[in-house]
Amino acid sequence: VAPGTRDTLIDVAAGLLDEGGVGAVTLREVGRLAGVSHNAPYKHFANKEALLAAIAARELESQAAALTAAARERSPVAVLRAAMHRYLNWALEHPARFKLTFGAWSEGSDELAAAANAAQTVMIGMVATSQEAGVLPPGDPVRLASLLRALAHGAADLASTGHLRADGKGNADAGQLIDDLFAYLRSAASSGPPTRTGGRTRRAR
Amino acid sequence: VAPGTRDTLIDVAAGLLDEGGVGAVTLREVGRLAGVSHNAPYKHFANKEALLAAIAARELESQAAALTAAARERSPVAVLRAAMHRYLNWALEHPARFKLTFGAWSEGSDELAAAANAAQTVMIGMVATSQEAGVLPPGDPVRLASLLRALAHGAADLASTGHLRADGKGNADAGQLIDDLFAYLRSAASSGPPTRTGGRTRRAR
DNA sequence: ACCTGAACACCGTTCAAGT
DNA sequence: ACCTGAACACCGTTCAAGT
Repeated sequence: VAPGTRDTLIDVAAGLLDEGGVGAVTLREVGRLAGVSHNAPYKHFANKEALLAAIAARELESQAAALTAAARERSPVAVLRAAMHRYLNWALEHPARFKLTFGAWSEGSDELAAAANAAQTVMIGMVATSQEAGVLPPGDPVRLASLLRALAHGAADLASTGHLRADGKGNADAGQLIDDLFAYLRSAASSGPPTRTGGRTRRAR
Repeated sequence: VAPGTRDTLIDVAAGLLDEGGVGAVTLREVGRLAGVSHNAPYKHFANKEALLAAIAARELESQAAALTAAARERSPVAVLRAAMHRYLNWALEHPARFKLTFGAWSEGSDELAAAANAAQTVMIGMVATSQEAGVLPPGDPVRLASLLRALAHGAADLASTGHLRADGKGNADAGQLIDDLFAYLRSAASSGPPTRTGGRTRRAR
């Protein structure tokens, strides 16, 4: 099933993105490598930004698919941890795609929002299951899932741009940070009876 | 003391960056607003990227200065928490500067590395003091400081690009995530005797 | 030491056509 | 429905001068 010009354009653009960053993906070069004229892309995308958004959407969908596929494994915490490590590896192996995916689309394209929502819903479910198992502390699962996502994203972003090895000697590995967080959360989960309501954390809902 | 052309150029470029993003800062417009020719900037910066790096360096220095200034306050944890909230607010109020500051400079400019190092050294010191006070769990302070930094950065980046309110109803506030992390860490710190060496976390050093 | 004006190569986008 | 070629406005960068 011949890929179709549209998918070819996205493939070519993603390749240019990987090689030379977002600055290297130019509509003229995309058209040239795809074997069409330099403005044929305008028949498939409204403009350059729309082409870039299509790359981001494809990345996000692939990410969400990998997450749901991994959900049939061991314990939900193990799946969560593996998902965060996969997220980190994705950022390290394809830094330009990672930067692009979480870049421009503040006003953008329902595809992106849908894919992001799907992934997050799966994550929230796994967090809730882990809380019931007593291996994550109680509280609003949405909020706790956001905490996990924020750490994974921050570690991935800092690591992919080299901002995590700022000290002289030992470099803090991004993967360690993920494991450390889970260890702290597990420790916090078993520090007090899960049913108590007062104190250190406001309960949502 | 008249600002000097170089500083004027940086000011103008930062203004354009705030208004229209990195795409809006063009050497020609910078020159026009600064009252010089469209290529006078080349007498002060090697190229456009160098001008952008100068903005990033100024932001990072101001950030480091604010951190060291705040270090003369209450408890070190309070200072740490306040610093992370300030980091978050900076990202929300100046998203383009935030994105730029942690963007391109993988090979770059000693100013940036120096400013980043200074800020992190201060953070590590406060973490170590907090650990001795028993309000943060023991372990390598560099590693724990990286964890805090990664969460602050991830929450700030996701929040500044609107990726934290992906669910339908309640939006997870980025500031809450910071407070949550400190609560979990405090809970983990008091869950076991600080001196025990085995188990959940490998000790560094 | 700092600035200017012209010039070059390149890019995003548009438009009038072509099949 | 999809593609092409010419054209326009804009940008980063360079160069030969000017003071």
